[in-house]
Amino acid sequence: MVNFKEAIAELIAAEVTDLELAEIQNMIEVPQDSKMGDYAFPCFKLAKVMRKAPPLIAKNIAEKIAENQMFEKVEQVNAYVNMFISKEALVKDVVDTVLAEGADYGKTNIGNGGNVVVDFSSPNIAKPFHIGHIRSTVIGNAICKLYRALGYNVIGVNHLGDYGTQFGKMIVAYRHWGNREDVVNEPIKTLLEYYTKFHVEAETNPALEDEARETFAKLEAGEPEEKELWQWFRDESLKEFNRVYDMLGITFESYAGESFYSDKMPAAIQEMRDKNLLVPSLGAEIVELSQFGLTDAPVLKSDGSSIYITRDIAAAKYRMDTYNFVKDIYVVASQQNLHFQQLKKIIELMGYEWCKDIIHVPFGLVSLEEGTMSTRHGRVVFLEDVLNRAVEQTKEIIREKGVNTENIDETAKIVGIGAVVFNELSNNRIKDYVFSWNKVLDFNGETGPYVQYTYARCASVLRNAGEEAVKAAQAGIKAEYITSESAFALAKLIYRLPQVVIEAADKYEPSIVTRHLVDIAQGFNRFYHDEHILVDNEEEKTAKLALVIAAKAAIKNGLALLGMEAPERM
RNA sequence: GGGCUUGUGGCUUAGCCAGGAUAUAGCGUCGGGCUUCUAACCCGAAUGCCGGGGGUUCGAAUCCCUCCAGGCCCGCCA
Repeated sequence: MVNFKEAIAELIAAEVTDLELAEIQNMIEVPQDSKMGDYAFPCFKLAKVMRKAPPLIAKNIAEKIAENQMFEKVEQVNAYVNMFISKEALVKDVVDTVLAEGADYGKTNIGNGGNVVVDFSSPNIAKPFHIGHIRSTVIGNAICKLYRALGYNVIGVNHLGDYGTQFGKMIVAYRHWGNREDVVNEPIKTLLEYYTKFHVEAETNPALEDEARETFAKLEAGEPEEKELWQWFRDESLKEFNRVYDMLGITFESYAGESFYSDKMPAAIQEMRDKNLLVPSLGAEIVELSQFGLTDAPVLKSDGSSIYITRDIAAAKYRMDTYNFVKDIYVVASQQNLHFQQLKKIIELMGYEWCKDIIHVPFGLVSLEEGTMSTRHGRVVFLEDVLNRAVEQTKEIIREKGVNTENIDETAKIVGIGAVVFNELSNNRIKDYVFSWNKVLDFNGETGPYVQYTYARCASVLRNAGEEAVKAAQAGIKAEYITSESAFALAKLIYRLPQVVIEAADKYEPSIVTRHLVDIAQGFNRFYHDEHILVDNEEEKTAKLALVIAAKAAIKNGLALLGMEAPERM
């Protein structure tokens, strides 16, 4: 496709020699109101260098570039050069490109096969997979897909929280009050009960805490009894997690969690020691970071056992050795900002220049209307329940509408789960939010079902048009029939998708894609409402169908980047 | 106390990084649109001192300073 911004920048650069090409391209903007053009160039900044009034400069530029075939019209309005791209040229360019590229539309190859590690989801074993986990899981999955679309080789890592004192607690609780049968029947629920009971009992019996630490130390030392229990808890928990991952259609390239690094930590610790980074402090060993504006990081407990930052150091080294990554992305809550700053700094102090490629992608907190989520206090909403309820509600809606009851299970799954995923990816990830059943189960307005519905509408039009007509559209069109205001607006939105994908990946912000999909869907629905597509005039119908095919492909590809499917009927 | 972060119509929210023309949308409210391709849709109306104050600039929601309010984090949890 033609890069209009670039082409315009070149045209203007020929007239304005005082500025660099890149700077000019940066100044070109897309007006909020399309009545002011498809692109605009403000001339205020040029006033100083050119020593002329901005409107005069704008007038000059407008006159000079107006003849270019790319434009339908170029106007000077005050200090602005407002440019209107030839509708026919743009629409044809977009439609031809999307129809040719199909499922690849939106992809680029700027990654050139480089390895990107994405550490995401990473739940704690033996704890419930609750609504808070949706953030890392769904955002991380989308970031994986975005980077793949940019031509990177992505390694999705589920860095399971399968190690640490918590397992000491779990094992202690199981030994005191546990029952094998309960664990087998309902692993997470039962293990959570043990964990909760442990904390209740520990309040009156502090010796339990010591027992738990001791038990974890045994586990880390490889004692068979502890190890067996740990393995069992881990296996049972993973079974439950995989149910949720299956529903969400999420897979990982690696499940190397914290325990995976237990035998890799001694080398990392030794290396830090050799590099004189470890300092004894209150019985423990720390890395001093106060001179860098950070707080000191303890990396070894007084009993010699490891802490999570120790494991993260070993993990980062392992990933570099194994994958030679260009980026090592951690999709982890903003609560851990300090932790990742410390991690980066320690890697830097160890002398590794790739510390700059360690990227923490933070996100805000999810709370409940009753307050902060707390597994210990049983104040928790399970992700699986949310997904199931969304699917159930979708089924009810489909039954009410009486459409497509044949594949109701399949459709309800795509739409219900899509609604939850889309909702999660709608806002800037850094913001905190309060989980609300009403909001996730609202399927009107800027929602997943809205976008999917638009997709189904596209599919429906194409079905009604028949295979012959669709084939004709794919063979070539007369673009003059799709230059109406709403058709052109839709084409422009589809045109922007590849740039939107790049921007979203660049900022690790899937919501940029989500928002754009809503825009495309709105654009399509306006077009659909304003114009009759299946008209008698064959050439007109063919051109309009081509635009429908393009919109449908853009929506499908965009949803795929968010980890969502698109139903042909709903 | 220190650090990070958020604050935009009744509610949710885009724009802030790379400053520009009447501040983006959705929900809700009010009004309108199905004998035409799926009404989970579309159109219209009302609603904003963009947290407060100062500064930089021809121009500030956007940059700088400061204050206020919320959230998170500050050595052996993750």
